[in-house]
Amino acid sequence: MNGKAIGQATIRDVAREAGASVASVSRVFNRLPNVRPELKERVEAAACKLNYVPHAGARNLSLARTGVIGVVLPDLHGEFFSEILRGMEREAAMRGRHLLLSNMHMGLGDGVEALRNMRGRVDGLIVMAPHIDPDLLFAHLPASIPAILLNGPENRQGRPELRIDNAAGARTMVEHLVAAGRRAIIHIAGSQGNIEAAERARGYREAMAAAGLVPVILPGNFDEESGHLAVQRLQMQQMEVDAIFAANDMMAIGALVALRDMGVDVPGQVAVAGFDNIPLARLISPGLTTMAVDIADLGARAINRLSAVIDGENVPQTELRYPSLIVRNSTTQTIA
Amino acid sequence: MNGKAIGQATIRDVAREAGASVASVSRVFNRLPNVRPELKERVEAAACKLNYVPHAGARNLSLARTGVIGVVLPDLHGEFFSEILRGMEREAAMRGRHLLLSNMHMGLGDGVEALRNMRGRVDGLIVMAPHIDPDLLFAHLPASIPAILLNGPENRQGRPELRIDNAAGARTMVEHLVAAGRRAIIHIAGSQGNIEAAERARGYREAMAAAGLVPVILPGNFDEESGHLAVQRLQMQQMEVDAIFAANDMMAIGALVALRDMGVDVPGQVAVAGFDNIPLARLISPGLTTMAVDIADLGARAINRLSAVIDGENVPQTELRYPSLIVRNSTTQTIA
DNA sequence: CGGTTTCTTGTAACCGGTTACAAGACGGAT
DNA sequence: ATCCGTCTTGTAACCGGTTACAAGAAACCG
Repeated sequence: MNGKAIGQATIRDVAREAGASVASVSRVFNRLPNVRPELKERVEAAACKLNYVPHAGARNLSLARTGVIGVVLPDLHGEFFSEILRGMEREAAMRGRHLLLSNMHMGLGDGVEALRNMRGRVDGLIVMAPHIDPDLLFAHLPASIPAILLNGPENRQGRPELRIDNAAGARTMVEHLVAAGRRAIIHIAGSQGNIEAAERARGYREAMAAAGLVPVILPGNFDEESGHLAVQRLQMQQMEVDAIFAANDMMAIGALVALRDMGVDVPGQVAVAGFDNIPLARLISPGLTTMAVDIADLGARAINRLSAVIDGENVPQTELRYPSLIVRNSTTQTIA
Repeated sequence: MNGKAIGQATIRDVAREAGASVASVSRVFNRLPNVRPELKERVEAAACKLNYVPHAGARNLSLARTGVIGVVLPDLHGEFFSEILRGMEREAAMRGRHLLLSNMHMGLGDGVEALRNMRGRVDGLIVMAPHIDPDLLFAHLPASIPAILLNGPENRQGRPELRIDNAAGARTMVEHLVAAGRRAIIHIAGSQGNIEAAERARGYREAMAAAGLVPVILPGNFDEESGHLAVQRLQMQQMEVDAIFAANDMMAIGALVALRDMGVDVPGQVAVAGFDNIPLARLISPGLTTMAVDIADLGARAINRLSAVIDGENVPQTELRYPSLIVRNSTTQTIA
């Protein structure tokens, strides 16, 4: 046992042990072809003996390339969060990249700071910040670091963006409800200031107007409880309702439970619809009609496009993904 | 406009622009006190003019510290995945650390390789690999990289581990059922070879023995269908049953649905209990009695302990978290 | 056998930060 | 004025890899 117990072996240690140069060791580890087999073996033996593992950080610095993609997400819950990460992770793994997580539970100032801190840590960023103006956010980000915007408002910095067409989805849902004979369709909105919530509300308003119906929007904040509360409010105000379209599934489920608790038949008396198609939507009873967004696919595409940008390819600035209507029992029984 | 449009400014550029040395610029950016205010201002002005952002990778290399924690998870779905990451992310953010994700959808060989690749990229690892022998996994990992094992079998490498006390949870549940007057309590086990499934079955057997009851264990594999099948098997064999304790909620729900389909009253004739407290458990009817694991807390503690290890503190090798009993309607009606 | 090509190998500079150490500037005490 | 201590500042080595370039060895040619 020689000394050097503390600290990992470096490439120079291996070179010394193998009686070779660092360049050769580097070549062996990078599988370059121009190394004599005999030397290669000696290097491998030395590396094995010293239990050498290359230091990724040092490699990244000299290559100016980390193989890491930074993912900046808002304070997400449940299925959406896990699915989008699943999609991203799978795609990233396929390309030999890793994901660096960074939640954005902060204001603009800290947010910008957090993004800048990513320099030298990641090759690119995927930013999802539905409550922050991307122009302000990107303005302070070095232009040299690739970034794509996920589900945000349009940006004027020329950054590529990938977005679900929330308004179109909401219109589709309203059309479905109208086709099912519903007229008094009320909307439970998502969080104030959230761009997706705003877009879904816009689609709802447009489709209601197109159908000659009067829109009614109750506030909500995307969680189950706010769906519950909205229904209680409806009851207190004795409003006429034959359909509830919540801006996401969790609120729809909250509404569903509230209606069940007060003995209202779904879909007999009131149809309920959500948005997102979380797995739970299929499992509860009645099954929840919703707009399905292939979230994992969205995540995978984000990685895909960012990789293209990182590799210097040209990508179109905006890509829209359309959600699709999933009809289940919560809206199926047509009113006479 | 001078040249240098390509590439970010480095600390040397800033030093030149400010007419100072790199050491001073470094001191300013690290908020060291011993810099004359006038010079500090000059450096800040220069940095601002060049739009300088420090390169984290370079900093990490020279500090031998990345501020990143690697999280290696199996191919998880839904709530468990998102909750554990939420807990980790919150705790990590509080400590100024980031999370590097790496899914473990691979065999042992690739797994070891993936872990070794983390050297120089992370300060430590949190590894959750319920299907892989941690001794084999850690044997090839440099001892110098801190790692803690999450919800795995015990390891003999002296690595710290953090685990849910599944056996204790199962005992608690059996005690609850016994206290409710149940005697013929059968257990539906989780997947073969899964350590958590084995531990829950062990707890069940121990508690049954302690109560002087005879244990009956049916095979299952954690999904809804296997709960269904287990109940059908019980019916075919005409076994006497007044309670079913499934190793997780999904199987309990499968059992619940099967019982309902065959007209058995729950909890009147048979009580049903699960494990995990998934969101669905609260929403179905009757509400499912289950053992709740605070998953986010588990994640936070993992980060916590790993941070302690990284900072060179001593931590106990094993820490257990106890799940808590959540009583709902599926077990509440006591038998006469 | 000299000259040219091809292949292997090593030296040293570089990536972009941090920091030990030395040197210079300044102030106070004698 | 001299000496000493304190504070500020700069130089250069270092973290652990990659790689341009040069040099040496081997092979091939006329």
